[in-house]
Amino acid sequence: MSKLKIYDSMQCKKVLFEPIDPKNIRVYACGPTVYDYAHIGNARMAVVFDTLVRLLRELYGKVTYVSNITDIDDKIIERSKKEKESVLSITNKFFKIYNDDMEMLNVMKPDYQPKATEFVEKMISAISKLEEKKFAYQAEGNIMFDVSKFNIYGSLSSRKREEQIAGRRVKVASFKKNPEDFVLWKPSKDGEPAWDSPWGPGRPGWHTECFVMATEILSTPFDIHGGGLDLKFPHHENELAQSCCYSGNLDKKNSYAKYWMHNGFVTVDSEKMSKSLGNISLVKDFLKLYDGEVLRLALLSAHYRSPLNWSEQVLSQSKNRITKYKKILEEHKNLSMIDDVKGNLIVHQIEEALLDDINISKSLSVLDANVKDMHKKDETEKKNIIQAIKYLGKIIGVFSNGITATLKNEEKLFNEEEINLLIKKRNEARKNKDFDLADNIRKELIEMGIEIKDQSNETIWKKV
RNA sequence: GGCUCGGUGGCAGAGUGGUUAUGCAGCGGAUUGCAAAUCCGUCUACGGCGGUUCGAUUCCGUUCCGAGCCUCCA
Repeated sequence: MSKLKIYDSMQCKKVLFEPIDPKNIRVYACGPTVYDYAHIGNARMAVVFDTLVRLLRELYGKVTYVSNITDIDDKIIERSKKEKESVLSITNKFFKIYNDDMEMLNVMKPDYQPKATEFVEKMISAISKLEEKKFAYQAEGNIMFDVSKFNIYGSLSSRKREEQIAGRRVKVASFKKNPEDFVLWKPSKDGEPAWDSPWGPGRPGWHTECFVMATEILSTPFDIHGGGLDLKFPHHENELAQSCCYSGNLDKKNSYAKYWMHNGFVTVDSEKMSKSLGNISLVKDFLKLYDGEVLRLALLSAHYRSPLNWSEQVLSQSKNRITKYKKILEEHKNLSMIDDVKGNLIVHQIEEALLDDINISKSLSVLDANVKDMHKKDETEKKNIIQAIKYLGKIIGVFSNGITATLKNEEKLFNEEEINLLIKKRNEARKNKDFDLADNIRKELIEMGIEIKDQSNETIWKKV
């Protein structure tokens, strides 16, 4: 049995992960609202939880991973009005873009990717039940969740209601009994998407969808609930409140999800990447400049709970690493490998690091240390190293082949025949010790944007 | 005001009550027609102040600094 330790945001400490059902680990992570291009912050969440799921699959076999898509929301409606484009057309478009971008980052599709609009009926019945149980009240056509009925509200984000400054950033609606009350159902205005309900045509509040979809698809309690740190409060807190009240587990804060995990923010110049600051980087823009794997490794380069400062430097560092390991894999592709990982000490060390709350940096350093003097190793040791690279690569989703295609495509933009001819001429010159000519050809190639390297028996070239 | 999380060498980033993290960059050397790659060697560190201890970067206290949340957010 594995000894995975994860940091549980509810308990605020690292704890041993003990699955509810080891035969099927159930994970839910809050996905994006699809009204704009995926940004690096969206990508970090997707990559972090994809990596977690990959690790859990390695350890336990079956994992059911759910990550939702919010496709009905005020922000989408605003966007729709602004762009004069239907809500459906916007959400379809950005849903597809999100999945395409994530695929480029080697993010495996979740087992379920439910859309909020597919669960409106279920949400209505859940809200009705909350209303019946007196956890909700009506105010100006809205159905509000009554936070005062839930004593342990705030337990996830360790905050007391009375100590908060209400309306610190967002104005508190006047019809709320308590500032923390949140909307379960709101009436739609003319022209806005609406569903029939016992409270008239309207749409669900944001916090209801995740609780309903997680409950419907995974059933409660499930193992891990995740998302970005900014969802901890109020979104996850509100999900928890609804679930506990819905199921009647009023004091059982682990009756919804057994563990909670939150990834840290992506920052720019140490400030949170956010729309209001206008420092958002889009995944699609970086995919034009870097291999998806490079972006992925960059997103994993800091521990998942720490802030990740997004910079050219982190990208070039990741690029170096990707290139280095891909090269090693390429050079040793003829080694006959066995599948069994048992007895491979390097794999064992990597696993130890990953089991400690997914310490990817440490696991990579294990590889680095072994690769350093690889040429001195015998064949068995080399096999172990290659196996370890593949093992780690599989879990963190890098060093795979295929994505290098982007680089290859770039190379096709050049006239290969011409380059090869020049290289041939230069090598002849070198053979004849006509180094002036050889150097001139090198210069010529550099002017074309081509850098050449003489290796033992061939000259290779790449775009600068 | 409340609540979180941080502060490690030029940069990124782990970790540890005593002994090299690791990578990139730098420096010295080997190799090379040159260059690159590679290899060998090597320097730079734990925010401040107290305390516990034989010994603290690590534990405790305190202080300074930074980031985030307190109903838009991944």
